[in-house]
Amino acid sequence: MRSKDNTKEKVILNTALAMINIEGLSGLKISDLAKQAGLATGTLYIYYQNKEAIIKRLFTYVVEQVTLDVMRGITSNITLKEKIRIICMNYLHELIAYPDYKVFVEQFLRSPYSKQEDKEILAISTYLEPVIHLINEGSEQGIIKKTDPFVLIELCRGSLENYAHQLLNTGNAITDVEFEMVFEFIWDGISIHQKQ
Amino acid sequence: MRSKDNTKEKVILNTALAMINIEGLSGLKISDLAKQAGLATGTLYIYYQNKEAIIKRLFTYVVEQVTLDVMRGITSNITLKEKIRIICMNYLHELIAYPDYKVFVEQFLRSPYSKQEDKEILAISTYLEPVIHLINEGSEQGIIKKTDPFVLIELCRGSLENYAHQLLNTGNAITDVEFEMVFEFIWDGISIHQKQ
Amino acid sequence: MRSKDNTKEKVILNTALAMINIEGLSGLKISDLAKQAGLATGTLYIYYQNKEAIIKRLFTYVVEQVTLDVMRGITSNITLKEKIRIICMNYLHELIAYPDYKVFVEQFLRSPYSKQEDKEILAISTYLEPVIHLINEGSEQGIIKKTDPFVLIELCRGSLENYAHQLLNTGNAITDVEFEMVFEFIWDGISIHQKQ
Amino acid sequence: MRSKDNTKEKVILNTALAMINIEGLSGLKISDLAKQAGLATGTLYIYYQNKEAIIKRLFTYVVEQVTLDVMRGITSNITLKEKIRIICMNYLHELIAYPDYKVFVEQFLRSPYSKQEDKEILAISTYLEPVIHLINEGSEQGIIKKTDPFVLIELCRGSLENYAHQLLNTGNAITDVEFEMVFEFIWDGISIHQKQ
DNA sequence: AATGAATGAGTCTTCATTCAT
DNA sequence: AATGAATGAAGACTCATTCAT
Repeated sequence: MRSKDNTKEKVILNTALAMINIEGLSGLKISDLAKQAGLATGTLYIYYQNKEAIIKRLFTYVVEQVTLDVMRGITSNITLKEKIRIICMNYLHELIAYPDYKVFVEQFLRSPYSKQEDKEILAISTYLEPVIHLINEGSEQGIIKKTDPFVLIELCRGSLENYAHQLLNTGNAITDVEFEMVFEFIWDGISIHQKQ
Repeated sequence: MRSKDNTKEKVILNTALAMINIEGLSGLKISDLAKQAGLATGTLYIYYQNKEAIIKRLFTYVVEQVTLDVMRGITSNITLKEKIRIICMNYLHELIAYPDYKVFVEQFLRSPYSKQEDKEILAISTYLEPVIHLINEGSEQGIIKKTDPFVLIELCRGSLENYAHQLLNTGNAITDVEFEMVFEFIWDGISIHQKQ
Repeated sequence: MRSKDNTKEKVILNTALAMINIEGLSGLKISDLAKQAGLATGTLYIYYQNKEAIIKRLFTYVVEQVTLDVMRGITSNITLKEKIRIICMNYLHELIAYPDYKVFVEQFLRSPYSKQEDKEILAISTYLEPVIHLINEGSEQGIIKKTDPFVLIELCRGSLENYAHQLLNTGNAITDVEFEMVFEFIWDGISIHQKQ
Repeated sequence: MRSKDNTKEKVILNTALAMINIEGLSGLKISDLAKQAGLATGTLYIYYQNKEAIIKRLFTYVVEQVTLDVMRGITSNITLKEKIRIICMNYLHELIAYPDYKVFVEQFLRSPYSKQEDKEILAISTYLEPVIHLINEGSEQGIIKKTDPFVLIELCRGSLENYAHQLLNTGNAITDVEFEMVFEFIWDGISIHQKQ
């Protein structure tokens, strides 16, 4: 007897992600997903209990990925501003390299699948913890504005996401100069500085 | 003969908007919509050709509303910064007063309904024109950074949207102080100023 | 108060006939019929109880017409063969001038509308009586084969109908020569004669 | 895995045929057809794309059957008259054994389903070719009237069909004597002979 | 484990009929 | 009588899930 093939789970998730990016979450059909993943419909049900399970697993999968990627390259021997610049850069790269992620998460959060407040899903918000920690640190040091760190994060995230969206739409690549401009926008927005 | 009730079209749209906000665009069922709107299923088909027509009309309807509301209160005798503050405030209020709008637009743009590039729909992007004009003006006067105005708008929009999202999530109201902080973030981000 | 407009009934029937000829009996929609007839939907229901009533009335209407037209020109001072030639000619002309009639009757008889053996409708088979009378007369005189006259009539009718169908399909007009050939076919078929 | 059951296609067609004979083509409902065929609604859609596909396939199916059956027993060592007698007999038997065929074809040709001139369907008219060939042969030999063979075929077909209709209506069986009479009618109609 | 045929509940849409004006 | 907007039952079709192989 063959045992459950572990790579198949990943294949299913990645295929689902790609298809949702094209057709939308509501357009995802199990039979299409199976075909696209090179499996039979029934096989999907061996790996996941049902459609809902696939989609919820996809969410945690994506969030795990992003969390890991965003913190890549953060070491202790660099300045706070540098750390935030790296996080922003990482996140921007992530948004551009895997636009499917954002598309999916956005749709997931608006979909009936996320309304049931699964504990597993809620637990995820902890993935922001390292970032929040950084911001609090900055506030204490008088470098970053003293405000609810969640608000600041959302402001930054919004900017980066809409900027990435803009880049993807126009097909332009990120230039160092433009990224510097964006980061300046963000840093100017969150840091304490002297007005002109 | 009962005469064709002109308000019904609006009732249908508003009901649809409210329902999409709760159940998502893909969860919208014509029979539920009819019931909720106090009509028979068949009646919807008197006012709109089919489900797709309702949803597309809803999009233009929402965009029209937002465009109008956002520019409210802009007069010529105030400074550029003031104008942008008002626009931000208007948009923030809009986002909070009608969160359905953003929810719907986001879902619509990801849905199969928006893929067909209807001319009518594309024509809408012109609703940003007055804002772009303002930004260009500011750039020429050396007040606003000299960058693609679309990029700047997206950065600001992202911040406001994520901030509004945050407010809605926590249930907090906007305070003057916090709005001032947000606007400062934005203004600092787009304007030219002396670094600390 | 205006009284029921008698011409409207005819307009409804004729319009229905024309539409059935194009779209088929099953394709007939009351609202289309009303529009085409220049009336409101509701108005049809003043003149006929429901769709079924319209269609059944149409059947008796068509049968009355055909019965009248087919016997036109039959006088007592002509030979039996001549009478039958005229009847054939009349019927052929009818088939070509009003192809709607045959289309409708054929469809009606196959439709759910005719299954309920309405007495009124069954009574119609009497419209063949004069023709049967003629055939019996011919049999007694040793001119026409001694067989069930209904069988003979069906044989002739089938030939004429399929011939008319052929003419309508090709768009050709009846020529005297060809009609003579067809009538010869029929007369040869029903009359007693010497074989070659 | 259950393997795709090839007989199901036939079961669906035959069930459809029987149901159309009773309720008419326009009365055919997919859900009833499925139930009657012992299948779930969805299963029909595995074998046929949609209702239209079922009905069109039914047409080619019926025509294939009739073409085969009508030419059964035709060998080269019999006279022309004998061949035509056999064809007539075969067609008559077909009409009586499978009255559904004629009922369906008649309704199909009047229905919206046949208006789109599918090539596949048009190609079918070739099924008359062997008969036309026979008639032309007879004409050249001076046995059969020199007329458009299509016209002659339609005349004969009309007679046989109306005669079969008569038999089915009365519930009588074909007797040799009566068939001989009918064939005489036809043969007298198409052959060249001496008048009385 | 793997397959994909089979299932049937759930949707959109049509259209005969009714009814307020 | 006339109108046509409103109704809702009925029908075609989809697709998540099950099940026989």
